[in-house]
Amino acid sequence: MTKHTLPKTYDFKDTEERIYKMWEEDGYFQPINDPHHPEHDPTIEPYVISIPPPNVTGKLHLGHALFVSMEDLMIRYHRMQGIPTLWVPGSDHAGIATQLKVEQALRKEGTTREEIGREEFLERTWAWKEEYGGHITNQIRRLGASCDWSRERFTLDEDLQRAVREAFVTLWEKGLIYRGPRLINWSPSLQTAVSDIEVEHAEEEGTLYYFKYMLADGTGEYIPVATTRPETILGDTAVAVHPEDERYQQFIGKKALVPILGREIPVIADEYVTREFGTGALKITPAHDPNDYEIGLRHNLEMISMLDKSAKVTEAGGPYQGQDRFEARKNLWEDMREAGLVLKEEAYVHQVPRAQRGGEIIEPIISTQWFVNTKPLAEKALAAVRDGDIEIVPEHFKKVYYNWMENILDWCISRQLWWGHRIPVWYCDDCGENFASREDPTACVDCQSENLRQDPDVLDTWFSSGLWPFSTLGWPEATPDLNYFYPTTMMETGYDILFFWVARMIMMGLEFTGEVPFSEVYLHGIIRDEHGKKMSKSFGNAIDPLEVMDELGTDALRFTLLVGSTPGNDTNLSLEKVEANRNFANKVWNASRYVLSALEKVTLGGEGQTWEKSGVKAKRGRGAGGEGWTLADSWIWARLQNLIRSVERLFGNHQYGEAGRQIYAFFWSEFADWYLEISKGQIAQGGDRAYYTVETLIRVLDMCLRLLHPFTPFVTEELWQHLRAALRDSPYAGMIEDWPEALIVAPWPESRPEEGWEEAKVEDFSLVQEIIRIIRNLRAEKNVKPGHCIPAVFVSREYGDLLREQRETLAALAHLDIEELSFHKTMTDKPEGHIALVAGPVEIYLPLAGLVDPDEERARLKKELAEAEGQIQRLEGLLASQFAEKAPQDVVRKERDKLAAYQETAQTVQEQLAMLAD
RNA sequence: GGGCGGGUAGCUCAGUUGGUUAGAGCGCCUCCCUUACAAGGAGGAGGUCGCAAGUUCGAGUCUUGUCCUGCCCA
Repeated sequence: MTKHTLPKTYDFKDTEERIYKMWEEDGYFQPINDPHHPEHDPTIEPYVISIPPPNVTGKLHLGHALFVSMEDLMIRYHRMQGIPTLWVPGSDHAGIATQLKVEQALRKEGTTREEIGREEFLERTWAWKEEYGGHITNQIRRLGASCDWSRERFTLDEDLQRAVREAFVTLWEKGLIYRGPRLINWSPSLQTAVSDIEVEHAEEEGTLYYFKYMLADGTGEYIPVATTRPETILGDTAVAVHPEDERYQQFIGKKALVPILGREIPVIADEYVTREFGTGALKITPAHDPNDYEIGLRHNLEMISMLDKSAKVTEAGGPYQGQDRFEARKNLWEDMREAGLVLKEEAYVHQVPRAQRGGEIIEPIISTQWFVNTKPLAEKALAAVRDGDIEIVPEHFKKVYYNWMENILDWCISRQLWWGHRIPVWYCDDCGENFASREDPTACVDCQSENLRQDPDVLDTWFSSGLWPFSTLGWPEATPDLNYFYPTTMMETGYDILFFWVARMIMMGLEFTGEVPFSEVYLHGIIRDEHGKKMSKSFGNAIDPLEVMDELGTDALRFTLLVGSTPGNDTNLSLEKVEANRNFANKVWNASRYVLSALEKVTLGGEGQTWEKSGVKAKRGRGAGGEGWTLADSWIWARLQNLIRSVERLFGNHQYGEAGRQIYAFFWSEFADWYLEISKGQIAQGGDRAYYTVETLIRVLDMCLRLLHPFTPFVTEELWQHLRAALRDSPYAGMIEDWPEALIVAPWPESRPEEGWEEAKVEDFSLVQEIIRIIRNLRAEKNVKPGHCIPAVFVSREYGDLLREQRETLAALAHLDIEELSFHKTMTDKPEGHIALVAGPVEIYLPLAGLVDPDEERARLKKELAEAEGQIQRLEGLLASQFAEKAPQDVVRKERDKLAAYQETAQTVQEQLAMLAD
């Protein structure tokens, strides 16, 4: 055992916590060029993300895991570029969710919030927050999130409360906040209003009830009406028909009688009515249906609230008063049946409004609430995206955004909850004045009375979330953080909260700071199960990220989420995928182990003993295509540089998943599968060749670890630390002179233009790969044991020298006997008793004829010939067409080269067939 | 009803300036515990890129139509 030996498999359990602690304690999560520092340079542009604050009640789910992975990748990438980088963490007080948790606890104790009172309830909730609030943030740490915890915020922190007050009062002063009775969405069980976007409409099986609306004139005539909610008949204040509907025109202007109650209501005409639907006549309940509400306003109809805040029938419902909405539906319908008013019932699929939280059926009722007049805010928010001040990725969400902003409705911001930002409005009991105030007032602004009551409601949680990008930085104070880090750079979040949150942050940011809150919006999709089903506890297909991290490691989960997602699209996740990426982490681990052991070998050779002899060192050119570099060296270097360029371009386009896939492919299929294997032979040669080979291994590995670090931070940091430590004690110590202490701040690989030699080297190496592949292929087909090294004859006019140079590589990777290789420019007499293979311009003869029967061989060659001839035909056709004139020259040249190669192959194969026939 | 996605290998998905032989992972078949890795290695089978037109020398990629499917809004 030597000192830098690693265990055989990557043990993430032993690594993650230790590495995270190191990062955090050494201060890497805090931005460089901190504005509180005396040497701060305000001209350097920082990269800033505000975390989408998770609910303080939350337990980590895959949605969190995705956004944390994504944002951490963005942050790490920019940090490695040397940019001052700030990721502000925090959590959201989540009014409804948190209040429900505490109420649940109270219920267990046999009490309720009403019993203990508002003050004690809030104390209890704070206590609950103190105890459990850290859970979610600790779980976010486990994901490797490199956010600056010293700047952590909570939406109910004192300074954020100040921000909310400032925002509210500012809107108040601008006349953009009003209070009044409106039809709003009411949650009967939560006993609070919710906003329009917190209501989801789903198609559900229901019944369409047909009944008679008797006319009041006693003629016995009636208008047939259909409804899905018969109980609301109790609140009907009109019957509407289409003005041009011949069936009902005669009734317009007459009175109808509300069933059972006998109230007289008008028959009105409104174009909103669809003649084809139901009976073509509509009952109007303005106080309990949004469309009816609009009609009610148009026709000045009476608004009768027939359901109270518990969704029980009010006194307006006469005999049904006190009954629950569904109970009343049943009873009223029965009574109507007895009264002969029922026509029929039909099964019917209709839209049912349900609370986004809890799934309860929402009841539209008339209630006095606070609203924000959003139109003026939306105009600026629209312009910001239209003018390109904010970019949205993927782009098609711009349209969704425009569509919503253009049709925006006023925002109901009051909630009848206790946990949250209390509305800063006070009512004077003496003079009746009401006013908003930044500070808690002691006296009425008008009459100086001290009999003040604060409005009991709190604000919608999204109101405070809308301020998040600037409130977390100190707004409304002009703090150093706000001055330097605002506007932020990137808002990364799920498309499902584009309206809830992103849109509101833009509106509020523009309104309060005069600037866009961020310049880019990156929207990710939803995580679904492996077959695209939404994950849910009740369905049993939910994957718990904490369990996944326990079993397969954080890096594996992160890599899976990052590589499996494309912007704006949903991601299907399965444990199999995570497993595959756990394997990748292990691959990186083992390849690194190999590099370390190679380093060890060279080092152990003793100084001066191994690599200063042959003089290659002095000759090794600076360009990787030059002297002193083997073909494999040049090839892997060219491929690496190509990868770096590609990753750079993809990151620039937010194609993080594709970038990850490319790094994965390079690392596994090129570096590990080919270069590592070839390096074994090169190292075995000793001397300078060994020295430089190990140097190349180190450089490529180092670059790969850097490229991978934003994806899989733990395993890469751990390996890099080992690599760095090993290099320090080695003849390569000079290489690490400019390496920092930790990978997390190591410079991002710089992408450089090609130097001109790359294409030729890559082509040559591809030929070597192709030759090795066909030999391996034949060996596998003929069941030649891997340990059995066989002789080989290579014939190629053009590539003879190249192949001779590559003899070690060919021998090692194709399991050939290096003592028994021969290379020829031409060969008139084909060797007897050999199987012939063709790789473009190269013929290979292997002495395996004894293993096969000539018929099989003939069949194989014929197949090969047919394939080549097919291609020749295709290419000849192509090149004879207009393609040759109209396509770009280099594209045409490529095709010509291909044709030549196939012709060569075909000819060689034909010769071989002819021989077989002898 | 309006808007926006998706339909590519058995499964889950990549494929961003259109370049002519469409990729990956998993699964499947054959062989191999070779001194970085069996969480591995070598080889293999498997796709007329939903369908139909069009633009183009050239279409998985652009246009139009059409079918299926998901989501958002009303």
